[in-house]
Amino acid sequence: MSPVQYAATLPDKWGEHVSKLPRNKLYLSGKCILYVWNEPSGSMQGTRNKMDILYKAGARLMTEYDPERVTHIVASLDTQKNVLQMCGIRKVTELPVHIKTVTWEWIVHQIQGINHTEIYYEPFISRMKQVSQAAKGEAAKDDASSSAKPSYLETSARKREETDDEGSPKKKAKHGPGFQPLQPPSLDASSSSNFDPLAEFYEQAKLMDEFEVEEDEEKPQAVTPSEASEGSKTRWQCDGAPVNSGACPNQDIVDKLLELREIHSARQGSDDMWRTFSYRKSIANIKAFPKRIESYSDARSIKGVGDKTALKIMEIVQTGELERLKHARTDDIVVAQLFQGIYGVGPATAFSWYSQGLRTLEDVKNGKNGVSLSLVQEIGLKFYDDINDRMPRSEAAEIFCKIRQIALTIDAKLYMEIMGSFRRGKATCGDIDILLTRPTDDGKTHHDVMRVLLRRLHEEEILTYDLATPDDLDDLEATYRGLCQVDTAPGRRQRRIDILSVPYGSLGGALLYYTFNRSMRLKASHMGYSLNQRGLYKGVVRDPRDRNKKLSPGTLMDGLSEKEIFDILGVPWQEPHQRVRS
DNA sequence: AGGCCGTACTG
DNA sequence: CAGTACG
DNA sequence: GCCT
Repeated sequence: MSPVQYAATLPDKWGEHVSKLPRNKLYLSGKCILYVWNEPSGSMQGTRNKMDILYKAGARLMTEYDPERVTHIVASLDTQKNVLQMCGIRKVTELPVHIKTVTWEWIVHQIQGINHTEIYYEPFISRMKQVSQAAKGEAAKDDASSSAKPSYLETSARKREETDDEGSPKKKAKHGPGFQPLQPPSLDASSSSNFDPLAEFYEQAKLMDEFEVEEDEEKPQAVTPSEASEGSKTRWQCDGAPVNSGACPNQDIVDKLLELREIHSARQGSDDMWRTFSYRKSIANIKAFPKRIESYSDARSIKGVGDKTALKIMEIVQTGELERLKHARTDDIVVAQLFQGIYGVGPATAFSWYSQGLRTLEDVKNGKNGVSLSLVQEIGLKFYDDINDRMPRSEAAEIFCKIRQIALTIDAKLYMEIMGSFRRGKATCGDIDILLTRPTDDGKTHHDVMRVLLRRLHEEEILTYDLATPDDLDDLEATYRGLCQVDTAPGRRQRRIDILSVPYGSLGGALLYYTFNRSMRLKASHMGYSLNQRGLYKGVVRDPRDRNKKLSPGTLMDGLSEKEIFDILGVPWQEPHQRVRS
């Protein structure tokens, strides 16, 4: 069955289901989406899954290009040819501006309910320029009229459509005979179904939240007592074991323990360091505990919770308070926490300053009692709030787009990806995290790109302050940390940015490492592999008495894709933001 | 009693 | 080398 | 802090 034929079966297959969904779950309602597939006939399961998802999210799934109706085209660089073919055009820039080309990633984010600008998901650089210029031109006039618009790009694109200036391919609709868009079933806002096929998206999103705050190790176990005995095999979080959903029944406990953890982490000394580490683990597992903790043994059944923590939990359960917290938040701790908000200041520096009599950021700024700051700390202090605040996702996207454009003028074959919380679909980002590499099939590398790029970005005043520059700028693997700004207006907020380059063969490993990471690394290590930012190593030999000691580092399996690493580790494939399992 | 993630940059 | 940051 |  061809994709087009398959698409025709969707109403029968899902129509009833979709009609029962509440309106607010139809994330793509009103959008007419042309999905461009790119799969050798035979393996079109991926295409079908994606069509299912689009349809179930309320989209009108188009199977042919109709410039009057299509609002979005889901495409990628790989499918560019197919796009041109399906639309009967020669260049993607011939597409009318009001039709947005987006990657599959964008769809996933819509379904996760994350609102963001579309431009980052623009797969075609030439269109990206078109659209971003259009957006900029209109943004100024736009303020008053736009209130609850999805994104400024959407707004401007619509306006642009009215005054349609440039030669958009004329609407000689090239419908084949019998063509018609697939209509989603009519909505019934009042009814809702129990079974939400998109639930997994939420679960995944939540799961990533856990990662953000915390979490490693095996899947938090000790689920319900009944379930606890069955299955002797270890379950790994990355295997996609079901995750506790809904509100946490032990939130009060978690909050109190979090406070305690913050206190320990503000202190200096290795004792507190490990205590902090320990709290991390136990708190993550308590969060995942499915029912209210009622007894000491309940508490002890949770992994990472020992005698001490269990007693604290009991105190909280019984009295609602934790006596310890009242005495622990002493002056030195509070001040140390304040000081550690300065980038480059950790426990040691913070307490050293405290013991020298400093108490406020003013004291620090004035160099009271002769304390001096490192260059990095100077910057950290100057932009204390900027660095600690998060930025809206759209701003991260905007900065990334600018940087990508500049980078591509240095070398058009560069591969760049924005990582970190952005890639995981968060609505706000603590920093911008850019991965950079370049395919080597033509014998070239990105060895000199970092040097040139950093210079250009400084010239453009996108990069403003360096926090750490790579030891060797010509190395294929290099890390840059600094501050950047979205434009040069005075008083513009400074944002944290990291740019790191990796050898092309490490791309898969790096992508994984910077998004998924912890639990998968652990699984790797138990399977006799080792996973770090360079990739997957096989043949790792560990001391049988002490698993932590590596006797042999193993050999790097170079050039694996993300997918291949998943396969080797036996982890079901999940798209970058952890979602569609296919 | 001793491990608890591994790596890179600063000074 | 210790301290710090980060995923 | 917890775990082995």
